[in-house]
Amino acid sequence: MARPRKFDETHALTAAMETFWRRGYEATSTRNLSDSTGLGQSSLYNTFGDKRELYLRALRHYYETHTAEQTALLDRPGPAKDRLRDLMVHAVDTDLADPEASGCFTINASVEKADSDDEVREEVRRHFTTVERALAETIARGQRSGEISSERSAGTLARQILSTYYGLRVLARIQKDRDALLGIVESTVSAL
Amino acid sequence: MARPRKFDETHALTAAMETFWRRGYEATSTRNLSDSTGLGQSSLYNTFGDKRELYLRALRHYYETHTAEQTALLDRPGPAKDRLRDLMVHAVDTDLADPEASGCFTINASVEKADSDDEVREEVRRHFTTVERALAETIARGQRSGEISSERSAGTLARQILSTYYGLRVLARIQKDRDALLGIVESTVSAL
DNA sequence: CGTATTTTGGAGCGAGCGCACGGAAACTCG
DNA sequence: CGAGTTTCCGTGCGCTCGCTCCAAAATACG
Repeated sequence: MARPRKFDETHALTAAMETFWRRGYEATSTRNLSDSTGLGQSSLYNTFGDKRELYLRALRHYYETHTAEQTALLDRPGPAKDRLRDLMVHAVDTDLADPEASGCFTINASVEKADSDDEVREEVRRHFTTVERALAETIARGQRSGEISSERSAGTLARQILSTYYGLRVLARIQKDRDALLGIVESTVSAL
Repeated sequence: MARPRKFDETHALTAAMETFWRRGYEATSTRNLSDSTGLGQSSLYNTFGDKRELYLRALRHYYETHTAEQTALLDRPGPAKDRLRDLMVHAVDTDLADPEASGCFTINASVEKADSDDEVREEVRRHFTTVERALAETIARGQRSGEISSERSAGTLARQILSTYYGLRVLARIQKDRDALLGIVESTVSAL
């Protein structure tokens, strides 16, 4: 009934997400987005709305892919501590392997835009809450099996791990010594 | 021998620091800096060089004031765990009391600009290293007094606390529940 | 095949960006 | 008090920003 699109929306969204992730919101121009997605300006605006809306879409796309990948690591079978260690070691290796050192998009968004944009803040909160809940479930499972002490509540421990985990991802931006980062992971896991 | 300045350089630098801290590098325009410092554009450029140099000056000024304040909290007398708790509780209360929710300038800089600017990265590294070293000294003191187990090295524990501490400051941008944040602090301190 | 509908690419809009410049102003010192 | 020096303020340059618009292109349908 009309001229068909010659691009795949998900591919374009993924490209835009990577650009925002790597460069941040303010440092990314609509020309940058046009280049990385391969779409013309008019196609970008026609498909995704303005720059801010595309950023929100990108953040939600990150949730569905990368945040989901993180919780998937926790949901796998096996000892709870192994699952927690996997999550953190995976983050360390991902961050160190990235030549652009983009870190975690959620954290980046939380630092750059969550203060000034309510919708970004709510989206970031959703990411944080999802990871925290997955951590709490994993820890509760470890407590039921006796692997983890029940002295502190699963909720408190989950928030503690979440905090260490996010701190780790901030540190990994500067500290490239893998052994030092893995030392943090081991120390954290073994303290449970 | 010439016309004297009618502004105080440190005051201007403090104002510029607060603006960069609150808004980030990219979102801050030279007009914003002119407004917040009260200096005209030419005075700004004459005194501090260009925008990037002023940002670096602002980051160094943060080191001399706020990073120094953090390590000062650790250097005070008293039980090591109390010092560590003070540091983190102070950060929580500072972050929650700030209506702008600016967080920690060092972390903000590390997320927004450390990847793309070598000098920013080195400056951020200096902040991280200073806090880590102060943490290690405090922990070593606690280990000598028997207050903290010597099972893990002071260096490893310092990095673990650093990680949790920075994660806490990221979480505090979204999570405004003081009790939840203090729960993380207590759980972290008591696990030592 | 003609018409309606949507997408595409590119030119370009007003605004704001970082930064530079030049003359007036405010001091010190001979 | 005049000469020399530095700071101050306003203007504006060249550029890029986010975004819009329009005609050409590509399909579906009668």
